[in-house]
Amino acid sequence: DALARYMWMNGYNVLHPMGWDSFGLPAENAAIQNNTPPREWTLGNIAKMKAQMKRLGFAYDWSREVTTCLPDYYHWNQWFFLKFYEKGLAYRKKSKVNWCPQCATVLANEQVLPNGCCWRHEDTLVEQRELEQWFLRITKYADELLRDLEKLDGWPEKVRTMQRNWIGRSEGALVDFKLDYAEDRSGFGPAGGTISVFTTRIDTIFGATSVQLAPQHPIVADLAASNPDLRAKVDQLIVEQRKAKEGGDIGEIEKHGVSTGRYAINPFNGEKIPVWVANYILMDYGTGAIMSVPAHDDRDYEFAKKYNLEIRLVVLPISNDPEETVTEPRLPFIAHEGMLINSGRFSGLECADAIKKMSAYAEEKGFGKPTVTYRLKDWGISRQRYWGTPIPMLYCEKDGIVPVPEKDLPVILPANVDITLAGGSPLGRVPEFVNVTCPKCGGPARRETDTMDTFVDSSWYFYRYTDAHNDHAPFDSKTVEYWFPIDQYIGGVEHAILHLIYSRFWTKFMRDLGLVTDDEPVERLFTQGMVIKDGAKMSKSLGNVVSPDEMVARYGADAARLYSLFAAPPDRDLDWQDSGIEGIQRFLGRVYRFVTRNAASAARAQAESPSATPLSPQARQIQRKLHQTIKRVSDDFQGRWHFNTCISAIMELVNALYAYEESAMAESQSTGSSSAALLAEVQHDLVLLLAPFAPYLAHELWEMLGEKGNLLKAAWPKYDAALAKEEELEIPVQINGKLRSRVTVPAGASESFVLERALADEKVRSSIAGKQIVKKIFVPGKLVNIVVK
RNA sequence: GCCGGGAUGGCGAAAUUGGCAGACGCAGCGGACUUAAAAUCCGCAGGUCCGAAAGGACUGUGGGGGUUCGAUUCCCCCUCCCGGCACCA
Repeated sequence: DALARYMWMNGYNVLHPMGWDSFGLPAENAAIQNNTPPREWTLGNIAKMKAQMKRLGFAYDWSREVTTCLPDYYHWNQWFFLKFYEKGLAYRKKSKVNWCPQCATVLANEQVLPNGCCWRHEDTLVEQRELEQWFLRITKYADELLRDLEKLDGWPEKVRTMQRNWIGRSEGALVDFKLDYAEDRSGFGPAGGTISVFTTRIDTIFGATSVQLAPQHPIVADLAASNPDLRAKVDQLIVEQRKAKEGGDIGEIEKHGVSTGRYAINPFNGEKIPVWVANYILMDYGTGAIMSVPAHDDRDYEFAKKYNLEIRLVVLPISNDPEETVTEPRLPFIAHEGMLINSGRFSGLECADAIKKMSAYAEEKGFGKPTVTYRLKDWGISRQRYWGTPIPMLYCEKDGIVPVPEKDLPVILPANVDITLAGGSPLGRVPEFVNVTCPKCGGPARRETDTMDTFVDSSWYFYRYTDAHNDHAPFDSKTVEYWFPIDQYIGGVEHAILHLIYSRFWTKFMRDLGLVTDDEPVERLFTQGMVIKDGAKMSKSLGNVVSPDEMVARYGADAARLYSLFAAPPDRDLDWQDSGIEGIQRFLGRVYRFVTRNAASAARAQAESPSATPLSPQARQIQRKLHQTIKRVSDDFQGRWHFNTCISAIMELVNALYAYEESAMAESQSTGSSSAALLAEVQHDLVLLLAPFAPYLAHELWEMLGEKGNLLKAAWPKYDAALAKEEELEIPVQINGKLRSRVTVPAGASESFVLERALADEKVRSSIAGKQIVKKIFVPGKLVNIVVK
């Protein structure tokens, strides 16, 4: 808000909106707990929070307010969903999904914590369930999402790295290993007789001495179907893997495996190698199957040592010294800088070259191909909960999946629904919602009863701010063109992956629809720190919250605003201390008292014509301080946003003004007309400098100074470099780098002048007495250092 | 293990390009005002040591080393804290 106010005062047209991301599980759960319908509960909270925001003096443009849980907004979620479906980017798939038993709904991968627990229930383990789900094909944009991170140089490196890791692009190859009984498939299930393996090191394939499958791999199920003993052992591996995920240290799982007793054929050399099942192979990465090359991978090495599998060297290090060849490198030898041996026709190639040639060869022969895998998965958006956007799809016995026609949007979320956690989607229990006629055949159809993930709501809301009341489109593209991309987005790091990757995806999709011209929605991103109180993040769940109402009641809105900016720079966490805000309150009192007791004389001085009398040295000093302060505050708004030091600077100015008043009184100087005019200027500029931070006080004082009109339209004070310049400087004098004295010289004094003064200084003379001057260092305006021996 | 960020008085912090470490504020101490208190105003204040005091000496930005006339700032090594990722094949 301070920044927006500053920009306004500098003549910019600022879009400074606020809205309510108000669908979702937390709201629904709270509503259930409070035995209130979610809509009522949510709108009630919005009203409360809006009042709090207004009380805090946020200059939001409420005419642009967006509320995602109201039909005029979620209408367009549904519209976008139809567009995704039209373009083949929304699809329905039966799949294993993350299921939180507490939320009683599916979670996106992004909503499962690294320890396998729910993001909302940090001690509830997420289960896997097979369900029909709607997915958005975010993976279509995986490469672009990754590539365009390079363009986002206004984003913190940290966020870009997190997104890069999340997308997790990995170049490699798929290679098919046929099971040795592939010719005779009798008795084997639908998975067939081929194991497709993903590897980034196809160059080491001649060193593969086993194939390792994830315990959940479909072929394992086939093999174990007729083998209860194997089934039991595999189940044990699954349990171990679950436990490790639960403990959050899958990386440190003790490797276990079991041989299936079967063999697979390495297509490169026709060799039969054993097929194992291992607890360290993850079904949700790559193909859930690997070729194990113990000599060139440390995990495979560890496993092979444990189970006594063959370790075969196929890459030798390339030595810097051509005379020397290392024939027995320390195992496992993982580096890519090597040369192939024991690899048939590929022996002698360097690794990088071999990777290209061997994957091309596999493709040519039809048993593999170069491929890229991603950690990023398609976005599952179905939620079996009530409080969300209804998915605008119908199921007709005759026509199958039928989208709701655009003209029938929005599909309104029915009110008065019995929400319980049991029995699947609550909407499924509302017959008048579920039972519809198929728009294609006129026969009976059922509505989709799942709702959309809330992250859908937040993926494009910022575009809606430009045109919040449009009822025939999500927004007008021309209007968007004027405002977008967003110059400055501000939010917590907790949005680094989820929200900010979905938003980027949505923007790229809207671009491909021709709705927007942006590749990226946000030009500059600023990640704020959190508010810490009593050593913990301030949060509703921990109960260490200072409510804004309480704050405003006790200290006033301005003090609360100023303190939250003063306590730490905004990119750092902020340690909330009640005693700190009291100090700010005192400061505001000092400002108020100063301006009020001088307001009358200032007004008078303004009315009179300024006299030509030169300013007293003290008054000149105040003038200088004022201009220095204007510079410091302005610079920070344009640069680092370290508002804590801006506020310090204003405090210093006020302290100087108090000292000036006192000295003027002590010397019983009658304030001449030029001094009075200066005072008037100082008061005006002081009020303007405070306006972005403390708008209430600033407006009050602004009127007291006889000014009229909105402070947001008042011009930000200009600083005058000539007036800000010091006339005299105190230059520190160091001897051998240690401070020994200071000399006062006119600003811009020459080297010889300053050195002469320094060497004439009493303390300096005694310090260097009897020593030899080796070197004299003069940094203009900064210091003098005399090196002696 | 990998990738970010961080460590400065009793506390929140500042030092923007290698140039006076601790601005500003909190808490503290002293003084003024007051019958008194609150509020307000003024002043002191990194640590250790010397000195009655004025003042002075040494030391000090997580630890160790280096570059430099000079390092909170640059380089190397290490410790701890916070966040993210992690048998990703």
